[in-house]
Amino acid sequence: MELRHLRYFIPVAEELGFSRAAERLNVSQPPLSRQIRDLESELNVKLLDRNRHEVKLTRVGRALLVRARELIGEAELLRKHADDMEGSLYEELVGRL
Amino acid sequence: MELRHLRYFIPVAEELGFSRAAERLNVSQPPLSRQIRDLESELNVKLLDRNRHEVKLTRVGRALLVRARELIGEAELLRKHADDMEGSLYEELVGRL
DNA sequence: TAAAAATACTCCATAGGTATTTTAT
DNA sequence: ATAAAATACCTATGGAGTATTTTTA
Repeated sequence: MELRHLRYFIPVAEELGFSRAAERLNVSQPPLSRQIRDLESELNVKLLDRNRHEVKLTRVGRALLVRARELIGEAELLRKHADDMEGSLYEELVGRL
Repeated sequence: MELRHLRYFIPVAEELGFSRAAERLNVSQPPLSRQIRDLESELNVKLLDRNRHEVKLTRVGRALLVRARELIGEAELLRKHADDMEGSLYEELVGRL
């Protein structure tokens, strides 16, 4: 599992549709579908119900959506944290580690 | 940034060495070095001091190590959560979403 | 020197694209 | 008939390996 899988899953879960989500993500629909399948098969759960022409979240899918958002949020915080420290970086140059 | 970058960074930060970390990760040293470089350049921070033949964590590196561990821990929890729900999955089959 | 990291390639797995088919309304 | 997902196939980016060089105690 990589962050990409979660970044892809979130729009699909929100739009309840691969085509709309693919548009939002600026990727094409087939690779997106595959990434979601890969995620499902790696976690060994069904995240989406593709049965009756509309896409629905399964119970597991709903639960994992929450977790996925948290994780992606944490990842963004990590990035931001790195940026913040970059500002006060002169100590590094002075050797004050 | 992908989880792989963090999974790779953690052993490097713990072992304070690319070769030892590569061994632990069962990858070879050059690709590992490259992934860490990629992470540094994407976050635009220096995580490691490779100056005097030993590898040292920078201040930013130490801070991000904590965050990286948290994130990887969260990712593992997400997996575990998926597994747990898989156990009580019969509701899905019954259609009780 | 002897160790570990960096460089320089090579290779290949897979992320991503295009075209088409299937499915369900 | 149409709209969206699945399937099939192709391409190409970049992850990973091997060999070698550089660096610095």
